Amino acid sequence: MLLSKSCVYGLRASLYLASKKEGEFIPIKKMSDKLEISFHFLTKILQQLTAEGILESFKGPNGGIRLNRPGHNVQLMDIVLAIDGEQLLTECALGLPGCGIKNPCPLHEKWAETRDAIKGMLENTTLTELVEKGKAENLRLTTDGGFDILFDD
Amino acid sequence: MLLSKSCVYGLRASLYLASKKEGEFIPIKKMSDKLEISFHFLTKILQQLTAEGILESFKGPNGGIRLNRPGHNVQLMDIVLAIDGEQLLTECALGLPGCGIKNPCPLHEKWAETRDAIKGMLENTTLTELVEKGKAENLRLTTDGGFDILFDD
DNA sequence: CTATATTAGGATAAAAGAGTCCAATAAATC
DNA sequence: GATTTATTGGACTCTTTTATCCTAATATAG
Ligand code: SF4
Ligand code: SF4
Repeated sequence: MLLSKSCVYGLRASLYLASKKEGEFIPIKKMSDKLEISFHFLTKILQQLTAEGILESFKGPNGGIRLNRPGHNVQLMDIVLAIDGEQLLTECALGLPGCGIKNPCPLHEKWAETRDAIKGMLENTTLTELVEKGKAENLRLTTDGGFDILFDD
Repeated sequence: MLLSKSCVYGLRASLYLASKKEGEFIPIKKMSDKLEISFHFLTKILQQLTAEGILESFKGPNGGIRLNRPGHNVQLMDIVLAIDGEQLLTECALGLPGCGIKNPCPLHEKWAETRDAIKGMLENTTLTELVEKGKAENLRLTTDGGFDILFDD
């Protein structure tokens, strides 16, 4: 698997937040309901993203979670790095430790190209971009529902 | 992680076999020593590849494992499919079940491109190709040693 | 100040992945 | 045919990932 399940959930949650009015705090409970993710598990993931400064949280009534900066300023890569770490950028097809250009394996060159493609995609894609696309075409963010289900309260 | 550890070991082992004289059976013990992979674990992985018809085994003295067809006829993808299954080709960034063009998420298009890049790389690379490159440049297939350590008995 | 809503965080449990061990089977050689 | 070399395949353990549960801390509203 390319991304851990936590990371995937983190991306979904971030997209959801980015689809909301800027500055609004969304309770985790509501997010977990909408996104069909276990509340407690999602809580942990959001804690990580909060700790990394990508999200901001607020306790108490009317509290919840929101993006800490505008969605067009958050790359998918930010979220992947916060949750899965650098794994994706440093590990490799043959899994030899200390990989790099100095002491490569025969797959190194080809793999590096592929890895760069993944990296580039994640770096060049922002939350807002995907949200706009999702809204325009009513794409899905959950198993069944279209993008619009995120908005009925 | 993109590929499971089993898959990575399977690739290393297959490359090793492809570097050997065609038709020669190599005992698993020797392979596990050379490649620094647990004998018992490697055994299980090779069993999978044998079951899939990629490798061929022979019991008893002078027995071992060898490629079932010429190395230039084995794509990396064959090995990945045999061990990790279709995961890589069917799963996705947002992990929504039943992914596809019919009911996509906002990431689908970008992700499909990236996935195709990975797929293409694995499909367009053969064992022989990597072995030749490895031999020519004495690249590594283990943590420390160059490609040549595979040949001292 | 009290009741309520909500996140924070630790402890624990279940599931999957990675790795080990051993007895059974098959082939070769003497 | 007995002995040795190897693979086969099942059972088991260890570790990491995924998921659940419970208590504490914090903020709001009345
Ligand atoms: S492709 Fe590069 S990073 Fe991957 S195992 Fe080979 S040398 Fe290491
Ligand atoms: S990108 Fe495509 S395959 Fe991946 S979750 Fe979205 S719809 Fe599914």
